[in-house]
Amino acid sequence: MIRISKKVEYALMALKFISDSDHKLVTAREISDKGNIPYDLLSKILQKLKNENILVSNQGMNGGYSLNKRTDEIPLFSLMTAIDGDTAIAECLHDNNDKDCCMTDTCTIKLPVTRLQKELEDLFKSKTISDFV
Amino acid sequence: MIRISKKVEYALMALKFISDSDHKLVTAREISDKGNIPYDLLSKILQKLKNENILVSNQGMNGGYSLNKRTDEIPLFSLMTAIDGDTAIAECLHDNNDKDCCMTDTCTIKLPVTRLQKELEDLFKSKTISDFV
DNA sequence: ATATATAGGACTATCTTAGTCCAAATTCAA
DNA sequence: TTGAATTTGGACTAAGATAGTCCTATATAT
Repeated sequence: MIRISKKVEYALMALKFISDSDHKLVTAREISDKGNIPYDLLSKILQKLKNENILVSNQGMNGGYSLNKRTDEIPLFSLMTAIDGDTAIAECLHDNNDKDCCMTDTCTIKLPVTRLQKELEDLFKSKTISDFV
Repeated sequence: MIRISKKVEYALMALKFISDSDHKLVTAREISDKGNIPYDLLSKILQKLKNENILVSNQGMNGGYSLNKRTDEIPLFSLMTAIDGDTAIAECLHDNNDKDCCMTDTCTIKLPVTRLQKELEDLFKSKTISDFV
């Protein structure tokens, strides 16, 4: 089953919310309340987006988050890797594959799966957050 | 993290193996041995492919599996749904969504996510097993 | 009969994802 | 300078999905 994680869904909802409150700082609490998103989980997600420079944050009272880029400058792919780490559609395609994959010799489908991986990546790179807000 | 399941990988390897042994029946045991695939797990997978009329099977001694269609007549999408069941990239897009999804009101991204889902499906439908053998 | 197959239910183990809890650190403002 | 509101971030738990195993039944060629 191929799916985007709930965290990415939450991230999209959060980015839409932030994008809609043009340039005013919004807090994790606000987004959580309005969007019915578990607060603690959302906090982690926003932190990751901040660490990837998708958001900027202000700590302390009256703090909050705001966008650091235009939504059309944020590829969906960046969001996904920011939140879920590097994506590989098949186990054998991970960076450290050669060590771990005991099937290096017998795996007959590596090449075409790699091609598919590339096409999926391209699809996710071609979408930006502006497609979701 | 978006990924195809190990079962689908195994299925692709099995189909390649069967396709390569042109028209001779091949047994689950053979495929398992040659491909380093857990026998019991593989058996289940082959059964599912048979139930979807992707393979035909002969029980009993000298039995085994063979292809029921040309590889270019089997979309990757069919394989995936045969093995992993219906795919929806986001939880809220499942068939029984309206009942279960408590966010029907607050979910702000359903439409664009649905569009993305469609595009992914189209991609998987456009690929056939012939791309993997 | 018996060995070799598929068929399939039930179970377990392992991994991933989702979610929670707690304790800082930061900042504004009274 | 205290306190409330906020982000930061580590550690943990719960729930669910995936992968894998075990066992028994059924079919069939020889």
